Amino acid sequence: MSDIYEAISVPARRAILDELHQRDRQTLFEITARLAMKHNLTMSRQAISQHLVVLEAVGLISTEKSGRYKYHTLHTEPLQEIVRRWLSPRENPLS
Amino acid sequence: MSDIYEAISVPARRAILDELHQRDRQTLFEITARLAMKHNLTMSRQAISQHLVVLEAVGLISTEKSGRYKYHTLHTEPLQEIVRRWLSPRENPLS
DNA sequence: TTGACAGGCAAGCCGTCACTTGCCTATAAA
DNA sequence: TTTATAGGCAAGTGACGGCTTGCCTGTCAA
Repeated sequence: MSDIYEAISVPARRAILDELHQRDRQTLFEITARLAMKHNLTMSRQAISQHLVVLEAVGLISTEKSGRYKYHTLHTEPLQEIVRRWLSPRENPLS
Repeated sequence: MSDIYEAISVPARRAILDELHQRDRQTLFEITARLAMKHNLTMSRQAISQHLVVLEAVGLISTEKSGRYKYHTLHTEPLQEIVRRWLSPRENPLS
């Protein structure tokens, strides 16, 4: 359905990535609370849950269930496509 | 209005960046023709023109008028924000 | 076993935006 | 001075997607 580019095109989803970049393995509720606190981003739990689905679908986060908790972890590898695609060799760590 | 992330979220705009990455200083007509040829992307001239406006607004391309021609040039520097923001120091050429 | 808590499913609303279409401006060649 | 060429402006349409709302499932503690 969607790709990395669409995934990171929404400010709310970038904020989620920022949040997970600071602290990994967070639950939906933790993410929701911390976004409201530190990023001044007040959204319904459902909205954020749907964003997490999108981010996982494109491989930017992975999830791990444990009891009634579901932990989310950041994965930035997919972003390297952008680097590989347009950045010159000098500024491209992958070449 | 829009930012780099929205700018590259549209396949047609990424194709334009790819095209300018291969060959710089192209006019609107050249870009339109080459997208149709090599990228199998047939769109109206107007559509592509509007995409170019967006790309220029976020600094991903610059333009230079000469007579009745307007040349477009790629600038990838804005994309480095993505690298700086989420990629770890080891895979980050800017740190 | 009942209630609180973490999360998911599904439908609906609404705004944004990509794309088209029609017409206009400006440069350059015939 | 026409006519073709390169590009821009503006309005309209249609669809996709972000967000909300309401309800449901599953896990754990009291």
